[in-house]
Amino acid sequence: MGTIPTHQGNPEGAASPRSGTQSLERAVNVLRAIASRGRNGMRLKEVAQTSGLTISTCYRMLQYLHKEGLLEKNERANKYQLGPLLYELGLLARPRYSLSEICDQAMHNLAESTQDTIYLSERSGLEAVCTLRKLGDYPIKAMPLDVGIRRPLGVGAGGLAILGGLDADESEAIIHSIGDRIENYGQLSLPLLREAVALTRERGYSFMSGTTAGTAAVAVAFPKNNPIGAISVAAISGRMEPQRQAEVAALIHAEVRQIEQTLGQVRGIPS
Amino acid sequence: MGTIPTHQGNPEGAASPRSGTQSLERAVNVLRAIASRGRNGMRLKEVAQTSGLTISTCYRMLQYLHKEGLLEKNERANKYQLGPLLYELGLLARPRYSLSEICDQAMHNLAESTQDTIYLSERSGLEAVCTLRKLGDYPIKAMPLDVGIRRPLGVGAGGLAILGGLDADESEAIIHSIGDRIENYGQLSLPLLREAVALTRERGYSFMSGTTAGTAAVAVAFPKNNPIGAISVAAISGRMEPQRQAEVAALIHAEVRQIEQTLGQVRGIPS
DNA sequence: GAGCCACTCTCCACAATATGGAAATAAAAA
DNA sequence: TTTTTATTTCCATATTGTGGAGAGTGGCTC
Repeated sequence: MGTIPTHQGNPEGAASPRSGTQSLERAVNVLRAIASRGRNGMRLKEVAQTSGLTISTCYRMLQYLHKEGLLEKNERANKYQLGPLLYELGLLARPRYSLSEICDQAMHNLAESTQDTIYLSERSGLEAVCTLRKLGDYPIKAMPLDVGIRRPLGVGAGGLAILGGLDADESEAIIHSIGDRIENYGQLSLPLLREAVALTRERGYSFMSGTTAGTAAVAVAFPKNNPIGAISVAAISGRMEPQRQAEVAALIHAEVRQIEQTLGQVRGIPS
Repeated sequence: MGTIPTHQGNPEGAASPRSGTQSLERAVNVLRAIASRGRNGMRLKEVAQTSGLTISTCYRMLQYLHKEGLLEKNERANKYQLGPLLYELGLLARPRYSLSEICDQAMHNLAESTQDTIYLSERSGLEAVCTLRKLGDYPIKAMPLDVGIRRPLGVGAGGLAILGGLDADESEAIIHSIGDRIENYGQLSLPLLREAVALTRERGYSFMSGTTAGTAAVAVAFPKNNPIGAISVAAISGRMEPQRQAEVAALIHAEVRQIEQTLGQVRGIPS
């Protein structure tokens, strides 16, 4: 648009509330963006496009984040990915009772009974983070998600299940605020997403296919209201016909019931 | 000094090179400072003192970092510690071949043979990070370090061993640049540290006591030149008389030899 | 190998942003 | 209670982050 350029990165004109931390905010968003690509890494230009910042600004930031070890740089491909300092800081930030620990056995069981790939997704604000993965025995594996990858809630079966478990107004607010991001994933769109959420509510489990071409997944969120996580089973599309979807969902439900009990006991432990 | 106040936070007057990332730099330093306290957390005022920033600046930063989930806040004690977003990002940043994995067995062996607490320290710039811990059977445990905690190289036996393995000039440069931080740890001082480094070189292992009162530790760094990590054995001071120091050092050396071989093989794996 | 295109890096004038002092509020200690 | 110490809010100021323009670099096609 032909307006006079301004530093105010707020195209909505909604007089930004003067946070005092703009540059930090931008950096954190960049880190999250890079995290959404998993181990693939992102190039300078991609980062700029995704974050909406100018290339100069990103360049400066990436350079510094790299120097500090927050990012790692693949010099050959000029790609940046999360770096060793984040790993080290993560060691200290590990929660005392992690969902991964609680869900480990259940997911192991599911990997055995379904032979497919099992994921644990945890909610983190407007996104879902994959925090654990178990591989089944089936020779053709659906394995698109790295552990640690983060995507908007509603992209992927796990996030969709979580979205379906939230209050209608919260869920709608989230869908609204991630609207512009979901078009980057498969052939997803806002109307489709709303429909999928409704269907998820109705059935008590989510189904999603094609976020990664040729794969499909079924997921169940927990606890029932205001879920914090979801377990999903992913396979090649051919192994996820409607009938099997329901079967798999039942298997997950059974395990999730156990997990919900454990969660109930853990609650109230002093931090 | 009665000079006119200036924003330039560079008291040396050494015309700062205009990084373009001052605020980010400050935030990362704050995160590292908080990480150096392990799971204890830090209060606003402490953060300000440690980082040398004003309270207002820290207040704004901590507030935002908390909101983002990079920090967690203990509302009761007003203490901040590393938060869930760091844990999540850390999942993705986990290196393919981690030292922890490579050293796991060796440390297990040492925990059995010495009955004491075994630590793995990895070098990260000017600091050493504890990335793995194994507990021995001895009923009185020396367990002051959380996994993930970071301290300047030279504080603690692990960091001291690494320092001793570096080239004399690099080691001296590091000692120089962390000089003002080490006085926070035990009764350490620059002259004492230099002496300890010299002794470490001579003996091939480091010994340090009193960083945490009543405990002592012995460590060996690897690989021999330009070490990237160290394994240390920590116990109550009474179990670390000179003779046992040497015995324990020999035990660690034996394990470290194995690890160095593995490291040699791993080298050259494409990233 | 020459020419093109896309991406990465450098530089710098500008004003938007982070800054830190001071004062108000809250919470401990005496 | 009063005193002390820590946290939070506010705001004028100049430092700092910003982004445009252009030079460098490397990977293509022809």
